[in-house]
Amino acid sequence: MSDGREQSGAGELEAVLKEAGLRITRQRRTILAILAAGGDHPDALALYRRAAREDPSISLSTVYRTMKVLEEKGAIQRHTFEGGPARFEHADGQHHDHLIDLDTGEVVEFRSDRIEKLQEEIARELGYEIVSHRLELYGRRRRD
Amino acid sequence: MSDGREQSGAGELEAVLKEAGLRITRQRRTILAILAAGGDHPDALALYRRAAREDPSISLSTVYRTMKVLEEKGAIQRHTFEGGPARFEHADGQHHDHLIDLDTGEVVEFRSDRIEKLQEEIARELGYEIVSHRLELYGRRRRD
DNA sequence: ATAATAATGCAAATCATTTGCAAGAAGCCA
DNA sequence: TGGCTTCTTGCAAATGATTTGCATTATTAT
Ligand SMILES: [Mn+2]
Ligand SMILES: [Mn+2]
Ligand SMILES: [Zn+2]
Ligand SMILES: [Zn+2]
Repeated sequence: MSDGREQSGAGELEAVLKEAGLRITRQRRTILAILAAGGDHPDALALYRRAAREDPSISLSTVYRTMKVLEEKGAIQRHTFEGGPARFEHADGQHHDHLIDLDTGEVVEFRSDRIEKLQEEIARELGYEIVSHRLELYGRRRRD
Repeated sequence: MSDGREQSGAGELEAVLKEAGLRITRQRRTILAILAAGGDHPDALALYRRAAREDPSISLSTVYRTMKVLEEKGAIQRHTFEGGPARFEHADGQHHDHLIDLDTGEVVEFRSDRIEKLQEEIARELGYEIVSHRLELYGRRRRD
């Protein structure tokens, strides 16, 4: 069944916690499920609101704490697009960058191996090794 | 003397203010001079400290306010590298992107026409027109 | 079950940045 | 130069996002 590029769900996120020796609490389970189901890039508050619908006892602090621990374990990705608060996404698929629609706020994902390669080249020329990078395009739909 | 790519100084920044109908105050003059002389990417506090040496009466609020107005006029560039507070730089030269040394915090500038072109291409393919972008490489010096 | 320990909710604390407001300059014209 | 109008400033208080201390609750291994 597995084709090597699976769409991991909440189960995989739970496994990450378990392997790290962390506890799987009701609130974490809820947050992870939302994160895995989402497919979008919600900020802490949005995540909190969605989680609260499932479990009204959840707190915003827990959302933040959970994001922090998952980020440390590499299970999620944190983005800080211009202006707004941090936004998160389940880090399952392959790496990609983002284009933000300035009019609608919509986040479009894309990936360019050529750009990835060029970045490596540039870093090497400068005598560096890339640990991470951030590429964000801000634009508007062109009407033509 | 001018070769079309001049290293504009504080004078040019003052011109920006004047043309925008804004007043040239002692504190603004001080901040602009520092920004033009710097060549680096100081944050508001660093800017404030340097300015305070010239004019002890200056306030951090004024630094922030000045950065905001200069940014609106396109005279400076504001960067928000991972983690830290916003950092500023005089926007005279041509566009460039940054590589941040994770060990030293040093900011290295670079520019790649190929990457710039690729970004345009990608945006076009997605049906967008780029208004601005942000490309940051985070890495460490490779010892070899 | 129970004990040991990690996680939670809440309120208060931080950090960076912004803002209200009264006092102090700048720019402009007489 | 003086006066007037309007813009800026400094200061303190407000914001917004995120973190943290602490007492309480929940998990997990025994
Ligand atoms: Mn994404
Ligand atoms: Mn720069
Ligand atoms: Zn990338
Ligand atoms: Zn660029």
